[in-house]
Amino acid sequence: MSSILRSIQLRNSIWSGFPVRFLKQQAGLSTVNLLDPRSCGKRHFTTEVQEHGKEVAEAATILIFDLETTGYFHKDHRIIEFALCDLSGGKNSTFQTLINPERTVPDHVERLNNIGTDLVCRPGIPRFSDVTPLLLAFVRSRQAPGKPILWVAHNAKNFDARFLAQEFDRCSASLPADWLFFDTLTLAKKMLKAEGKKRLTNLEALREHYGIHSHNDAHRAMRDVMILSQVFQKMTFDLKLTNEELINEAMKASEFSKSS
DNA sequence: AGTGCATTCCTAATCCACAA
DNA sequence: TTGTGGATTAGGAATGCACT
Repeated sequence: MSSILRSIQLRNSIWSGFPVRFLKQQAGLSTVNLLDPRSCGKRHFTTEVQEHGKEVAEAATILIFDLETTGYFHKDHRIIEFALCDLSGGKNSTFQTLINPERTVPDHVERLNNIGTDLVCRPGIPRFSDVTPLLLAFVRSRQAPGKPILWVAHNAKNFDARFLAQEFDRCSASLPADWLFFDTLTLAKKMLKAEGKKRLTNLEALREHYGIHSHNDAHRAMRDVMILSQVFQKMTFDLKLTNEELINEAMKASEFSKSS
């Protein structure tokens, strides 16, 4: 495939707050023959989540993320959609892309999120190995000097972080050492335990608990990222968690390396 | 549909008080 | 001192829940 075609496909497939030209420069890739970013009608800019996270974000760059995959187990399945949102908000604060898993998407997964084999297993959809350098460039562009990246996901410990680490392994890459992972599912369970209450701790239950409105019922990565962004801020506010406590409770990227 | 974590439940072991 | 019964504790098994 020609580099020009590949660039166009990447631009059309990755919905990022940043122009792909910028990301490719950051990733050390050629920017020749890219179309004017302003001509790309599919790009999404998200600035909904802003001021709330600024205080927390001072100690680290906080990236809320979510994955859609072909199944549950990271060793047997692949990522089909990736979305993240920088909690500090502002322009260019989101990154979202479908990912070609190079395998079929089971029917029960397609019914859940409307992402089927036909949608992701086609030439225009980047593989994870294509996305990796752009993702790294995006993260670097959001990272404050000397501060870690705090990745936040619901069930990160057992699901999202493991899948991310597995995909990096498949690319013969490793997660950067200054990436930390924070699990909001663990936090939700601690919160309920402290309250002495019993209720469900899945993301939908937390969304309803906090009265967060969702415009879309489909189970998609960016939708869940936007919900989790609000849930995370409300939970950390309720629990009066400090920046240091969040970072101290986070898991290091090395905990999700090849052995996991 | 698979896996891992946290919680709950059950059983066995241990400890202590009391009576013979 | 010894035996018994109740209370407590520890550990393993089972269960529930979270994620797509």
